[in-house]
Amino acid sequence: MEPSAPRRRVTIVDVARHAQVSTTAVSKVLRNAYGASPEMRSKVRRAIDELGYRPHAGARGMRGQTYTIGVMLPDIRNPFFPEVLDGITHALEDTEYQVLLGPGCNGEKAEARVTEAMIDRGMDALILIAPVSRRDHLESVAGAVPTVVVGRHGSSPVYDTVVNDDVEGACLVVGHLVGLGHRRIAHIDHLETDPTRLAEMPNARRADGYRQAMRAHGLAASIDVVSTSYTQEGGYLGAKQLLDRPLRPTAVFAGADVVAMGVLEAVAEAGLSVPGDISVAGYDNTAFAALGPISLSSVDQAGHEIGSNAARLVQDRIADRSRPSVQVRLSPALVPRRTTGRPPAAACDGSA
Amino acid sequence: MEPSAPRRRVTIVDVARHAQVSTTAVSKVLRNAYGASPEMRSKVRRAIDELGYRPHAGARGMRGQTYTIGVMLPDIRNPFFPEVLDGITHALEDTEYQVLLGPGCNGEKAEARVTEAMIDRGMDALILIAPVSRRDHLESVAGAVPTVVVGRHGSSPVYDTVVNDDVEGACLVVGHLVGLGHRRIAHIDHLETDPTRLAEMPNARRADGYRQAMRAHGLAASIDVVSTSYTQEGGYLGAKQLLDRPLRPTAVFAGADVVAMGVLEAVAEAGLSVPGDISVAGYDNTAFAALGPISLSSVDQAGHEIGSNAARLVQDRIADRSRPSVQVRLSPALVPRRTTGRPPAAACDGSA
DNA sequence: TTGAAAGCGCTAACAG
DNA sequence: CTGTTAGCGCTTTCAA
Repeated sequence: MEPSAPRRRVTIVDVARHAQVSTTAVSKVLRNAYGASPEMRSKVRRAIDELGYRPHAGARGMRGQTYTIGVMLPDIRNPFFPEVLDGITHALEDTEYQVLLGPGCNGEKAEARVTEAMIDRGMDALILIAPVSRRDHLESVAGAVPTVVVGRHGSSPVYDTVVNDDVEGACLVVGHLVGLGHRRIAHIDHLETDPTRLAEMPNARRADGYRQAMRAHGLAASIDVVSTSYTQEGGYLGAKQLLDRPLRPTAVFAGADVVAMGVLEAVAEAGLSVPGDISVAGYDNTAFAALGPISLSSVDQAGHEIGSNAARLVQDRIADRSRPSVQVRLSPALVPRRTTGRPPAAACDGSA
Repeated sequence: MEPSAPRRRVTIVDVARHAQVSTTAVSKVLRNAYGASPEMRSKVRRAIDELGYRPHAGARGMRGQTYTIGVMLPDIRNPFFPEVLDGITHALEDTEYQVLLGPGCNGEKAEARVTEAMIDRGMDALILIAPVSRRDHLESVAGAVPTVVVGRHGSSPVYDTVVNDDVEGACLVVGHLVGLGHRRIAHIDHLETDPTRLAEMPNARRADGYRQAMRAHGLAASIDVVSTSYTQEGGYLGAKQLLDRPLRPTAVFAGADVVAMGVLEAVAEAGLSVPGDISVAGYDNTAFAALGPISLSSVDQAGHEIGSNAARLVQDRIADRSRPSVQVRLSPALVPRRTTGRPPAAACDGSA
């Protein structure tokens, strides 16, 4: 037995014939549109069930909608994104919409390819998660199809946004560390040069929040930011630099959990203990932060909420494309764990 | 400025008019089809560039292909899948095909929804990664669209498969532990009751491999399998049981890295050290297994190869639907790290 | 080699 | 409330 010739799909014409009605009638029932009597509806529904009919989304898309929402993720490996995705799919699972994901894209070119592919496939709306593309590209996408941008600050009249308050999150971390008695608190940031991104990307906001909080606590003189990248390696390299300082920081606030992992690696390599010799905090509260052997203090962004908000906004905008754009900002929460503690006694006079 | 009325898309008609040719000619150029002179081709290509034309995949799908390949992932959180996905997208990135992912599906119902959605959207082929659906559903999917099933043993005439040799992988782990001097080696499996899945799912094969290897090393009497689930919690609960044994195992082979994480958690909680008191090995060689503070011994499945093979098979089958089905099996490799070591001296007489 | 014309499956506009 | 008709943007005959 070899793969049989693909049997012809059941179409709306088959259903119409089987139910003894017009294709228009079937179409109306499919879309719950106005203008079909109850008995007509039930007759059509029965035919649909009997024939096992499912509409062809591509064909629907030629005139109306495809009932498909595209979600673009920058990096599948970042364990924060699944949370957001769950929030989206969960909010959409009782609707007719189907979510499809673009595969991990690194960089503007890959993002452009994926967004274009989604537009070309007639998706009804797009949710872009932490895109790195320039603002004008995002706006051109939003011009073609209803778009919600997640995890990027700065608003646009053409797309809606959902963000986490990264400044507040950073303040929470600094406050927590100061409360434990730390004064020499360093921060590892993702190096950013592009001016728009510097204003809109979460990493820049976290660094800002760090600086603000340090000043607010009277620690302006101790501000110490190392810019590497939001990767494990970036954390490792950043920590190396910090550990070489003549006056070593007693705490490191890594801009992301992955970064914190790299920091922990470097700290272990230097023969120092956490949090005995140095405290480490991350951001994102990813699944592995909670893992027993790691137990990383972090900041929870409520990824699920972010996702469900994005799903709501996207549906609202499909319903009314000319509605003014909406910005949703969610508050993060500190999740203290075992990598943060009181600074070593000897360090207390550091800034005294 | 509110979202402007979406400007009309450039269509093949616009291109044809601009290049002063027929739409048929444009279509031929798009598909590199036979029957267009070089000068015609260049004329059309120029028009395409000048107008920024991109074909509408949905419309193409009505007669021909959509140039879209659907990939279904069971669980986005499992860090093994991104590897496979990378292999797929990398192999496909220089082709006209675009990869779209179905969101994480747990269970047969969610899988059915996603596969149907992909078929309804006219995808040219599907790659199903570690699906849990019953065999007949997989075959019905494969009957509708070219399909490659990844990570599931057992062959079918209607779909191609790519698997890792899970039996061999399990043998590698047991051999490694035996070589270090372990005899009481326990295994944590994913509980499986469905008979097809018991024969086809990787977890069952790993458990089989474990048993085979134990017997081959003359350790049949020490075979000890706990069945929980392939999650961190499953590992935690399984380890709890194992640590309560009157004669505690000196090594635990967890069926997956996530499971091993749960084991490490339980072991830490019990105040035992790894590998001093107990060795732990995982399977999948996921990114966090390599993390410094964890450094988990594991088995590498060459996810990237698996993905590129799947991509190749899928293209071959699009080209020839009636070709006999192909099974690809790849060999795993052991990656020893710091969670496995010699058993504690006191335990050596355990089986003497 | 070229292009006119007929659909693919569906929805929108309109007439009965 | 119902059905007829004309497309959506593309590919595929098939004639020229």
